[in-house]
Amino acid sequence: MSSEPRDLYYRSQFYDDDHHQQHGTGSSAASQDHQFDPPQMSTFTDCLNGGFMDYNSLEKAFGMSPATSSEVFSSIEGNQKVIIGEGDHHHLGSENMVTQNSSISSSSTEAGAEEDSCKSTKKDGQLTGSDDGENSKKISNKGKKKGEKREKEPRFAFMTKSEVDHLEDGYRWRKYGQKAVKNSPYPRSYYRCTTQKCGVKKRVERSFQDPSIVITTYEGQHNHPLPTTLRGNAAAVAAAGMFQPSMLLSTQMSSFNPQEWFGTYLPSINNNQQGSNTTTGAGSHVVYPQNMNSVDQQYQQQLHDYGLLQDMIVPSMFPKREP
DNA sequence: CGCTTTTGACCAGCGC
DNA sequence: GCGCTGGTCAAAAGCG
Repeated sequence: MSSEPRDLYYRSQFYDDDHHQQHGTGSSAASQDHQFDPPQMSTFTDCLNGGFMDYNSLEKAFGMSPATSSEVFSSIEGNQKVIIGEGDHHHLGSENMVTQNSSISSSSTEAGAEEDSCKSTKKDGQLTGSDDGENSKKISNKGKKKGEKREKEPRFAFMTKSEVDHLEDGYRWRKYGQKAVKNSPYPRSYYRCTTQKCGVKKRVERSFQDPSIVITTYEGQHNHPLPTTLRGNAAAVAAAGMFQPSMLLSTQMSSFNPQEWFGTYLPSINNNQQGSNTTTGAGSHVVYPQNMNSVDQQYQQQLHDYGLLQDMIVPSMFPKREP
């Protein structure tokens, strides 16, 4: 499979350490709703439930063994960058990278991520407040306390090679905004989970350097089971943890084994966190395989430009889905 | 008819 | 303080 990287989805996940532990129980609760048995499936969906699952549990779920490869660490600009040299990851090809971070300083993107809790308040205020349009909007925005740091939601993102912007993940989303992205001809779309009381959001944008790459960032934690009534095969996709057999069949990736993939990468991340004290919120963590090629570095740089590097990025390989 | 998408306006945060 | 940018709101339009 590694011989055909171009036919694979790039999938990365951004992960917030600060919420990693705080929401650990939440993820396990969410996992109870999974309707499938294979551990790697439920665990992967846990990721979709907000990306706050514990690597340890993940490792267990996947039957992971400790990292099988060497790891090299370095740091950049106050944020720690973890570089992994993974000797036995050749089966994955060269397109692998993982970044992770805990707290980020002050990029606008980060600020946006931190707005969530407040935005909820803001929205609530609007819903319960005045109904006279402009005033309502203005008043609602005053609900935010100045100087009060917003609580950062756990984030979990994917870089996916796909011609479809909005990838089905099993949940129902409602688009609530679209903005032009600076230095990019492609807009960024904002989606919110349509389930009541579920504040999970996600952003979808296309890479300006490689339009075939879609960057999807999840924010928050689903507090409900996967919807059972979905259009198309979304539920099936979700139930399969997005490793739907039909998807695999559509590509040359039939031999792709997600368990193997996660087992290969996440233990390394886990070890990095525990061994290097990188989960203290000091900065972002970036994990690069030694054999990361220039294309990966390009995506990495782009993510950095997007301010997304504060979270964890796990590239995975997905087959292209037919529109 | 209900839900979703589109889109212009608004606001907060940040840098200068 | 001002301008820029990201994120969100909500009315209107679109869709099944």
